Amino acid sequence: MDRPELTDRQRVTYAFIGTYLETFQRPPSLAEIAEALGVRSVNSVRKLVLTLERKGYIERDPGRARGIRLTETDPGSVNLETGVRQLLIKEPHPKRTGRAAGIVPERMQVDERFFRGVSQPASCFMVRSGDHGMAQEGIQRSDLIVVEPVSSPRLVSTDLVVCLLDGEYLVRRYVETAAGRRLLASDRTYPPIYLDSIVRRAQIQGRVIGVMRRL
Amino acid sequence: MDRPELTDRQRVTYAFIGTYLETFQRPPSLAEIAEALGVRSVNSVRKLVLTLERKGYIERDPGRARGIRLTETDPGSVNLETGVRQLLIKEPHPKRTGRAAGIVPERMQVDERFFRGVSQPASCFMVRSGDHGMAQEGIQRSDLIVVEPVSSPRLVSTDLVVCLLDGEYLVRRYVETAAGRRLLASDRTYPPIYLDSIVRRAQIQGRVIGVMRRL
DNA sequence: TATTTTAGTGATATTATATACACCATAACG
DNA sequence: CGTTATGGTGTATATAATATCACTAAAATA
Repeated sequence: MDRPELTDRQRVTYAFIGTYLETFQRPPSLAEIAEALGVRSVNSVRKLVLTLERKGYIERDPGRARGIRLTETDPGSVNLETGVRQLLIKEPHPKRTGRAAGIVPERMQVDERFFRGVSQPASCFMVRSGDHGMAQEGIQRSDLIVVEPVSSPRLVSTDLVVCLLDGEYLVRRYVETAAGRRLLASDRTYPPIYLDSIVRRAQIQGRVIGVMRRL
Repeated sequence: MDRPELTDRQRVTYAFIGTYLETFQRPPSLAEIAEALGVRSVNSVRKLVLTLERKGYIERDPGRARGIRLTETDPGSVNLETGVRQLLIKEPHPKRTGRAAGIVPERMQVDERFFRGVSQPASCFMVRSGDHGMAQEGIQRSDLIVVEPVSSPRLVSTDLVVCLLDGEYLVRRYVETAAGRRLLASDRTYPPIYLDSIVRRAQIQGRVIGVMRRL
């Protein structure tokens, strides 16, 4: 599901289509996009839109008025009426109870706009932060972390990530230098986690999309 | 939320609009509804649609292609007993590189009389003012702004509008002259937003219905 | 019963929207 | 360097879609 990168102009166009859809419950016309972009030529917009289609960000219905739809929507998990997405809250240790015991996995409703720009919104999930390692960045133990599954080779340095270590989900900052790859807490009393170490037991879960805390 | 009863024909029409919206992410045209109902006259469909609007099941954007939206029964619904309407407080979308601002979708109860004379009360929503640009008009940063969604070509000069600019909702006055169309702050130290400029990224969200401030 | 509402046909006008084509400028690329 | 992709202007045209009118008939309603 890797889609080609967008230029700035294409990204603005794509974003506008999304926000317009949300506000007006219908796709924008080419003229409306042109107006939003501040250009006088609908043909310019048309080419942008055709490019967005070619790159897989939207789908078109040629000849139809407002014949644009977003491709990244998955009708299963999104409630179009309320605009929320239901996320599973993953538990670190498989409980002996589990689903076999008839325990319903905990879920949480998250505003769909939370996932704008996320490439795999449908596979996002939540975990609870296991420590205070990122307290300086406003993430505390038992905070709900929204995670986009991203495998470690695709991570970028300074990404905020979630790893599973010793039965706890931990939020850390991913740092890649010549010395190697490691996960750093903002609170330096927490030891770094060396990903290249032979004895590493940390498993990258993905990138942090958001944080929620119920007080 | 008590709406007048629908005839069988109206109910089928309303149901089709809903399922079409879900499937295609856009409203159906009159001709498409006609085809679904098995009638040859779009005028018949038009009258059905006008009736659905009159009865409060849908809202229209006259003259616009596919200018139909469902009245939001959850967020914008009126509790007739208490006489209040529940509005969604929209948060600006988190920027691709920026941090997420809003987490849980906030809602606020607004007296129904607040919407007297508003043509699309069910689609109204709220945002927080992002700056003090309209301080002279009594609108400050973080004030709650009640917005009626109106697309930019339908605006009238001197309308008070809300736009989305650089991830902030801003209240401005819409002015249209021979020189062009722009959004003006009451505080002239805030630069005008030129809607016809190529470099503008402002997106019109709608017309300001009201302001609320919690101290 | 008389009247209004609903549902429909069909034709036409008007606008909204998409498409097509010629052309220009600049950035990106091999 | 030439070539391609991008982003843009403008005009023209086809079509998609809405709006409006005149007319009919059955069903609901006063």
